[in-house]
Amino acid sequence: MKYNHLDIEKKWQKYWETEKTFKTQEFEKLDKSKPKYYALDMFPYPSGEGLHVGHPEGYTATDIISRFKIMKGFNVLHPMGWDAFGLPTEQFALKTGIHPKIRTAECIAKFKHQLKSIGFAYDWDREVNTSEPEFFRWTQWIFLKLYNSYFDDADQKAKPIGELPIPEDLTENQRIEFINSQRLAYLADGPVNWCPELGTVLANEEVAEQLEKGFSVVRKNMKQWKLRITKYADRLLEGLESLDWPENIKEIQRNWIGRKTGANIIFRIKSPGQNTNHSIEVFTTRPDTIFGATYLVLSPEHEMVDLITTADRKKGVDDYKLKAAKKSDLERTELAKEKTGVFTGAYAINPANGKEIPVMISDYVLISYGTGAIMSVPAHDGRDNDFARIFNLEIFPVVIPVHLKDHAIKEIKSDEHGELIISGKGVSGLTGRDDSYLKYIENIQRGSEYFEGEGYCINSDFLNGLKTDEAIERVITWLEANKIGSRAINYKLRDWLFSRQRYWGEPFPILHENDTQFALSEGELPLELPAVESYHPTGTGESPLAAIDWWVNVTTEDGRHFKRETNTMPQLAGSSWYFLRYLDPDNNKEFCNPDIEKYWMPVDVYIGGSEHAVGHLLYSRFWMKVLFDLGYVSHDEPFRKLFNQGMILGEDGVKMSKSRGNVINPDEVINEFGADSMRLFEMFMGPLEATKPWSTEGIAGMNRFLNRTWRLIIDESSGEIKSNIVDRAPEEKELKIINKTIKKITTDIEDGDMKFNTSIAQLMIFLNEVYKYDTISKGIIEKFILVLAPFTPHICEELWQRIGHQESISKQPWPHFEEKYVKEDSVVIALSVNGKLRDKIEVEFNTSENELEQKALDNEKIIKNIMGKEVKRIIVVKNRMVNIVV
RNA sequence: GCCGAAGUGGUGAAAUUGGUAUACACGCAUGACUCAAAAUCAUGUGAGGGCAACCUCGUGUGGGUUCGAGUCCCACCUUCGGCACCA
Repeated sequence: MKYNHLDIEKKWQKYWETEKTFKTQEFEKLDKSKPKYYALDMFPYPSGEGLHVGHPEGYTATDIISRFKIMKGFNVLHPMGWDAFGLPTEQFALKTGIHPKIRTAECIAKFKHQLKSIGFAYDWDREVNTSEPEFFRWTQWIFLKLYNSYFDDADQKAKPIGELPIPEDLTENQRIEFINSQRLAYLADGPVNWCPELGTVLANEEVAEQLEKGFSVVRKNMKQWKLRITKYADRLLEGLESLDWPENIKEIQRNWIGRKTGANIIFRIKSPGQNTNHSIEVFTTRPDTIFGATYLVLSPEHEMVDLITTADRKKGVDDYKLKAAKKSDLERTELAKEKTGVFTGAYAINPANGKEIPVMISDYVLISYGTGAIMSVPAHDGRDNDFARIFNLEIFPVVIPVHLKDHAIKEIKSDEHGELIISGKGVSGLTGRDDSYLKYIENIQRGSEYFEGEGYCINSDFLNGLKTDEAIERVITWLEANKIGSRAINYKLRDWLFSRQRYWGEPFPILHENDTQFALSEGELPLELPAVESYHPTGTGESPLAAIDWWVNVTTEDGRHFKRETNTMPQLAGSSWYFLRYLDPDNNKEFCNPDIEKYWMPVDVYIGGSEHAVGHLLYSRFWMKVLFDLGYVSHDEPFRKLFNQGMILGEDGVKMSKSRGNVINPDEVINEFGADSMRLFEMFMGPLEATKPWSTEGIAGMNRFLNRTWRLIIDESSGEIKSNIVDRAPEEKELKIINKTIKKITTDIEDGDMKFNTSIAQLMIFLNEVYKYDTISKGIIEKFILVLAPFTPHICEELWQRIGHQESISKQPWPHFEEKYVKEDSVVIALSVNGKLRDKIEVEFNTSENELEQKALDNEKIIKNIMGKEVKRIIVVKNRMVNIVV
């Protein structure tokens, strides 16, 4: 009976399925005295291509942990489902005429079959599918909660819209408008990313992906649904602190949120020939440089542009605006080789020094950030510097680096440059006598240098001599006292663009009556998609749903006419909460029972790719916080520990792709070597987070290891247990190697570093060791099979059964290790002279320092090396080494 | 340009966190079994020198700290991620 992975794997997969081995008990039946463990995989989008070898990498890691935790006596939740709404399926439908629903079902069947063939311990009874009405009913329900809530700034939390304090003396229309302006889900008119090829708008984080695929994205003004995630910016930022997430993902989220503190400053406008009552507000993170602001720049879209532009400049400004509007975002940002802009003819008054400074417009200033206008400080900002040099605008230095402080003082004494540092804390006496300060000033004024760092203020009147952080505080106080500005915070984060002009997504539970919106009641959910013949975009920028008259038009009994919202929700809607549905998948009264949520959440380990850093992972955190505020869940962070698996490259060391022909198909790998070999190899390749190339020779090695394991235990001619596996008490050497192995694997899984490569190495060391023995204790072999089982469950079930057990190995308790067997009783001591290794000796564990020193000095090779030299010092480290310094 | 991570044999990678560098595996070489091959088993395998015991060098490069550095500090080089007119 040779090791036949095909038969064994099929047999046990069938067993697990029919016995429901990995079913997690319903909440009522759950033994709550046991600790819980929720191991979650990022659920896949079921594409037509099926799994690639990258998918099972993270899945195998969570599977090992889950199986380990089950054996450790935890209640384990380890579910799987489908992120089933999405563009590729709809694109496929357009091409082939196959309904997305049918296509999705096919793809899911394929994925599910593949996942089962790898032997994952999922509880398939909890499978979810975001495109099924019973699931998206609750996605729509959460949308209604967002729509019917507002964010209370004072309490920093969401509350039901009914609690919104409404200003008195509003007309009915104003009242509705006010309420709408506070909803967490709202309709907004504005520029969005429009993809003509797909016929839909895209969220900011989706743009790069589609551009990579060769599609174009242009800016277009459209009325779209948005979610007010920006209200949660601070909480999303602070929440990161408590999470056990990779530092780089936290950093990406911090950057994406992009919280910046500074000040808004008001500049009065003086526009020749125009009414001069205008003023413009700018945002800056460096209000301390206000004396260096030598011009203002407005975004071309800024509402003040037309009001301040002088007659003689009107044509130039209009031309520029038109050009800027036509440019795509790509042209405006990525190809920003040379800055462009025009003068409006207007001047602003720098409130700090009263100077008149020109007002320019340029598309390097974004309308969507801050106030859409900036004060330019070309001496201390690279972008402003570029622009100033092109347009020959004044550059005026107002900050010096710390190292020039003392030189600046020298210049005051020589009285050449006038208004420099004369006060400030900690100013010390003169030091150098060189002209590095003068050179700095000259370089700045020439434009050949700019300085963005922090330092000390110069040329800045009441700020002179202050350090940057002190100056910022001082100037904000001054601005606020004079009512020309205030402290301000800005975020890069934008509200989440939440609608798509596509068919294959969740319909919005919203009716329109002219310009007024009405939400469906919860009882009317789910609002299902109409079955249609054609999914072709309408070409008008509307969703295909807009063409389905019978679905769109709704007339109520009292004769009112409504139109349904025809946009659908984005793919990231369903994935923002799916991990909650696994907890209570059949509940038709709530999206999840609160007691069940309280027990299972948060997710204890969440494994997936780092490409979801700012999309899925940010939106899930956002929705969780909203549900928390409204009292539907008891945790406000969903994922306690996050881990990103690395990419698996092709055998040639580059990214797998069809065009390169280096794609490895897991079905073929499983067929040839077995699921156990594949699981083992994917974990043996290296640490989980590392990017590493596939190797067919490598997986053959894993198969060899499993064959060796099989032959150690099973007599290949009879299929019985080999006669040298003996039912006897274990020997000392057996106890040592097995305890060491159990300890290594236990700690490797529990420490959360996901370095299973070293666990597998230890299993191999064990096997190599016991292969030397004439007979092996059966008890020792059983423990070995138990600790191997989470990695290669099929072969272990088979061996476990053949060794004489009835019950599945998956439910056996995890073996304990005893520290006394793990400790070595003799250690090898390194003997060195001047740090160079000269000999090694074996001594008893815990041999005293004195004895070690004596042994070293008696050692032949050491004597040879220190002969004729003076021994200066001897360093002895117990159980490690002796170093003799001569 | 800015931020982050990493550079160790022919290859994937280990290294108890400052104490024997290269565990484990792949590959390769030699041998055993075989008519032969595959499979399997055994032995060897960082580089250089020497018949040998042994010696010298060696963790991207150059410095430093230390009795002792893959590990700590400084500078540089390279690679991979992320951000990139966000004022």
